[in-house]
Parts: sequence; C-alpha cells; structure tokens
Amino acid sequence: MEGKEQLDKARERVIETIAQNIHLYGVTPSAGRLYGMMFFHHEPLTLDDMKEELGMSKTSMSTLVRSLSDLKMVEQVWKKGVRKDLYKVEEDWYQSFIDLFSTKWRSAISMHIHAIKKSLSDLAKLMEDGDASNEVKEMAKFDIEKLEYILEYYHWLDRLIDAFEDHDIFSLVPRKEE
Amino acid sequence: MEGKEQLDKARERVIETIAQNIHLYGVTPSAGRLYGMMFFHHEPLTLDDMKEELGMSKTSMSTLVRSLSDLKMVEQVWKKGVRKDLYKVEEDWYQSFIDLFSTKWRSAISMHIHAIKKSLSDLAKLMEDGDASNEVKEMAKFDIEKLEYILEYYHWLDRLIDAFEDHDIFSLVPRKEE
DNA sequence: AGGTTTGTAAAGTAAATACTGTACAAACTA
DNA sequence: TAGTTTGTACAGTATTTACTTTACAAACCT
Repeated sequence: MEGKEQLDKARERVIETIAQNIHLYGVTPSAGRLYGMMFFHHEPLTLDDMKEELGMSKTSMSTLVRSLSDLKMVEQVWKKGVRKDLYKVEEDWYQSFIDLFSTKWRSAISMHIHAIKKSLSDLAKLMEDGDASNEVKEMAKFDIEKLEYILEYYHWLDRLIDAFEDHDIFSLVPRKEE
Repeated sequence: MEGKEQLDKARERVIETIAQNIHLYGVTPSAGRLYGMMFFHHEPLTLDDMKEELGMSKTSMSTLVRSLSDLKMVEQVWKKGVRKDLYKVEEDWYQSFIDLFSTKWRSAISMHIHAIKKSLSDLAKLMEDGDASNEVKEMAKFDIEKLEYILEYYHWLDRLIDAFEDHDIFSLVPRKEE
C-alpha cells in the first residue's frame, strides 16, 4: 500500500494534537489518543481492537472509553451478530462541545447555587441575631453583597448553558461563516 | 466578636464549593481554596498573609497565586509604602469566565488548526501522487472530508470566543434576567 | 558599601493518579 | 447443563503531580 506511511503521519499529527489539548475536556492524553484513533476509524471498534491499536491493557480501554462516553464524545453502537461492545466517536463535534458544558458545568453551578443560598440564609439570620457584635454584622453585610453578586453570576452561567443546549448560540455564532 | 463562628462557617461552605469545582478552570483545589479565601478578604493580601491563612509554604503561595494570575482570576495591586507584592481577586466574574476561555481555548484552537491544515496539505499531495495506491487514496479522501469538517468546527469555536471577548454574548444571554 | 527582606528556582518528599494484571460475574454458546 | 467469552472491579505498581525545604538572586534599606 504505497503512500500509507504519509497517510498515517497526517493522522498521527492530528491525533497527537488532540491528545495534547484534551485536558480541556478533563480527561488524560491517553483518552485523547484513543479518541483520535477512533476518529480515523470508519468502523466501530471493540475494546480488543482498541487494546490492539494502542498497545494498552483492556482494563484501561474499558475505563478510558467509559470516561469518553460520560462526556458523550463516544457512543456505543449495536450491530447484529456482534457480541462484543462496539464504540464509535460522536460525529457532531458541535454537539459534543455543548454536551461537555452541560455535563461538566451544570453540576458545579447547582452546587454553587446551593451553597450560596444556604450561606445567605445563615447570614440573614446572623443579621437578625441580637447577640451578634456590630463588627461581625458589618462583615456579614459585606459578605451578603458579594454572595448576591456571585449568585447572579451563576444564574447567568446557567442561562448561558441553556442557550447552548437550546442551540440558540448558533443564531449568535452561526455554524458556517457567511 | 459574637457570631464570628457562624460568619466563618458561611464563608467556609462557599470556599469549599469553589475548591471542589475549580478543576473546571484547570487548577487544583488548593488554588480554589486560596481564591475563595481571598474573595472574602476585603483587603489585598501578601504571600505571607496567604501562607498564614492557609498554613501552606510560601513557595506554594507563590506558585498558586501565579497560576490564578495566569487565568486572570487574581491580579496584582500596588499600594504605596508597601514593599511586598499584593494580590486581590478579579471582581468581575463574568470577565474572569471570558478570560478563562480566551487563555485556555485559543491556544488549543490554533494548535488544532495548524495541525489540520498541515495534514490537509500533505493529504492533498498524496492524492496527486501517481505512486500512491488507490486504496490509500480512498482512505485519504475520507480523511480529507473529516478534517475539513473539524477545521470548520474549530473556526466556529474561534468565532465563539470572539463573541465572548467582544461581549456579544451578553446580547444573547443578558447579565440580568428580565 | 553591607545587611535585610522578598519572591522564586531547584531538589527532594509525600500524595494522588494512571495504568497493569488478576479474578470473577454476567452473558452467551453448545 | 458445563464451557467460553466479554467487560469490569479490585489490588498492586509505576508514574506524575502537589507540596515543602533549602538556597539564592534581586530589590530594598541604612
């Protein structure tokens, strides 16, 4: 197969770039390499295929492919007659990007909102407390202001993710440049 | 100072939530704790203040504060008469979020675009190559298609970040909910 | 100038994470 | 039914990363 080397080199370059930047998705370079390899495979792969391609243990393939699935970057496919689990990359990269935000940021936002609300309520009680020193109340007042500001910010983030999930973002930034 | 305990507890809750989610910014929980602690300090802090507050080494404070500065989450301030370096948190969280994307994604995008363009050009040469087998050319054709697709995607990402940097995003998702 | 103070580089240590090999349960095969 | 195959939990090892201690250069102060 004359020319296969050049082809592989062209692929390798892109795969390695993915591996080096995939930390933005919160996974390791190995996961990036796996993803990149799968990207250039036109057919779905089994764990044994991956093990073969990357020269890593099957256990690693299992855990890496799971982490990519959790991020919706890889999906399982079924093919009749095939017993092994098959996986392929999610082809819609725009959607993958959106899913990344949903999965990674939503939970963080709700944790933050929960913590802030609880603290705000505790501080409100403190402001009512007759025993609390004026000095403390003064600080509490500052904190309440700050917490209200960041609460607003997290609500904004939440609406931002809505805009991605609802694909409203494409009206601001269209998929194709005009 | 009656009530100080409750105040500190309310702060601690928020700080710990930041620490647990700061990995989204690509830094460690310690950096998150530092950031959170600084957030509730109304005055700028020196490295020694931080060391004191967190009970960590001064070297760690230096490296952590630098990583937060790189993300534009913390900024250095000057105060006449004070010899030590002073730092405070960037108050505009919306801007910090935008800066996060600029700093973290821009470089990744340009690396990707560079690699893809190079590989596309190599594959184009391969297609012209008389010696290359038809089988290889067929694969190369597939790869070119895929690479053109993801190149388009990265250009979209680039324009997306423009929309953040230019604050156009606020016309789609306003800061305050109406 | 000499003597401090301040921030960070460099080297070493402790802790966390990534990866492997073994073991086994669940699903399939005959 | 017993015998395979397949995916993953678990335990152990290797590598990486986070943090500390020591050391020192640069800036400041008499």
